[in-house]
Amino acid sequence: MQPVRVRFAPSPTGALHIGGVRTALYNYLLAKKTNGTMILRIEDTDQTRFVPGAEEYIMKSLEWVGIKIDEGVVQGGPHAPYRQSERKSIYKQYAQKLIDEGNAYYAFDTEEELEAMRNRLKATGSSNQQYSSITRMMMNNSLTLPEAEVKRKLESGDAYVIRLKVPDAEEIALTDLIRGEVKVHSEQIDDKVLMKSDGMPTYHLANVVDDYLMQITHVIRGEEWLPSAPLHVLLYRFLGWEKQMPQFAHLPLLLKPDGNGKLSKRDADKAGFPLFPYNWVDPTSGELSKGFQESGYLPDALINFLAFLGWNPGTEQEIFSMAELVSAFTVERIGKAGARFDILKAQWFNQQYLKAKSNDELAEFLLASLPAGSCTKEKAAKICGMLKERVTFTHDFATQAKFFFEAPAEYDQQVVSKKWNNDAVTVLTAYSQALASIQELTAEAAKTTLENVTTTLGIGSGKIMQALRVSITGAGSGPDLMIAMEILGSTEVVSRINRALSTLKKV
RNA sequence: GGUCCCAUCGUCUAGGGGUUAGGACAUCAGAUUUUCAUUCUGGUAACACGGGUUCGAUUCCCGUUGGGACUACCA
Repeated sequence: MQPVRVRFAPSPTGALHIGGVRTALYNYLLAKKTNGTMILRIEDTDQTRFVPGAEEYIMKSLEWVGIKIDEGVVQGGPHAPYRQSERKSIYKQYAQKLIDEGNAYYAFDTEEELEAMRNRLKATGSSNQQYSSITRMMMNNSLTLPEAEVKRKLESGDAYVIRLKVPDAEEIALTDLIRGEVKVHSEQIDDKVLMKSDGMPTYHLANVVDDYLMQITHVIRGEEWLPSAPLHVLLYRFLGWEKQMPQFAHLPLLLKPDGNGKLSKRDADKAGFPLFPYNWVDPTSGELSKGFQESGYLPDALINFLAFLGWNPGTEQEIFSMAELVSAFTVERIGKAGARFDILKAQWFNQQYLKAKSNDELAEFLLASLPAGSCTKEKAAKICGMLKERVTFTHDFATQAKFFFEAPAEYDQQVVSKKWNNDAVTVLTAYSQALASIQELTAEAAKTTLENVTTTLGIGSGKIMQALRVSITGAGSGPDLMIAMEILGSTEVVSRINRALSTLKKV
């Protein structure tokens, strides 16, 4: 396949939604697969929705998940600038060309007039309340107003927009790589605003112009754009760029985990899972959106999970590195139906990726949660090695390793009431004495010593294991106790057992 | 309401005119284990419905139903 030029074109209006990450991922995979170019274009033509920090957030997020940008705001490139607000002057000439050739017109209608028009149509029971080939002749625009009047308005600085003059009876067809041929009658397309009254283009004009100028070969975007794709085709045609028109691929949507509808932050909050790469605090509302990073997810696991939401390799392989995804990816294998977002599956991937990491890598997660210098890297690696089979999130190391760094402040009452009995006290008393004489406690020594004690006393070791565990860790469950004791060392183990014996004796 | 898109286990999906409809997550049971977890083994579980086409449809076509997206001077 020829090298493609694809773009991810987010709007900096807030945190980057996970669906956006998947869109970026599919673009990226196709780019890498074909040795092509991945472009990041910031679509900030709506100045009223600009949110400070959003653009940086988007770039940081893409970087975290491993999506590298070839051309963009910070990387630069042959088609700079890559921020649409900085390309403002470019769009005007194309709008002008459309006007000159009779494919667009000036419209002076106020918001109230537009509202009144819609209400009027609604009242008559019209199924279509759009600014269209029928309604445009009843409005204030350069099609209905005398030429002199239009000229006067333009010169006196009256507010105006430029609208596309959609042909009135024509079938517009486009080929979507995922859905095949899609046809829409031009009657259904309204006379979309191309240039807003503030002089900025709308998405429709800007994206077509930029995709053409930036020589984009494939437009891979969410399905929510499918209804306006015919409009874009029209624009390519009127601008004389039909031959250079990119190929379209409209991705299936990410759906709520239960019920129906597009996945939203509300659903994620309700179900208690993140929906954004990093935590994001909305600068105006102060509202927090939880991030995958802070929630303990690994970027590779997230990517693997996301890749499989709407795409599959057709084999039974489940675990894919980014490089493997690149070589396995094809647009043909993208599905058509929306995919429910199942966080449990994401957790499973995370667990798989965590387990596959080396103890040294894992140690970093534990060390990060500890005061500097409180634990050696070797010790942390050893602890993580023991813990890695029982961990789902990166922060699980810290919580599960807690007892290594602090003696239990309290004991699990359930375990105590069930397992703390005379046998346990007898064995633990003898065991602690036996351990006290051991200098270098190994897991092996801890085990044989315990066996010696229990056989001598004639008490099954199984009966007191829980009591031993609770005395050392405070909890009824956890990792291999003998190895844990080795890491803790005999002095600490003995002191913990003795402490438990003195505080729990009465129970 | 209108337009467009979509439809295989609870979820993500493979498959495709004749299959015991496959895998993964989740779930259930058993085994292993010093507990919990891991791991292993096994089980439950799906072609939305109705018409065609055909010797034969889950697969192809049409319709119904259901769901979704869009319907702004937002992207």
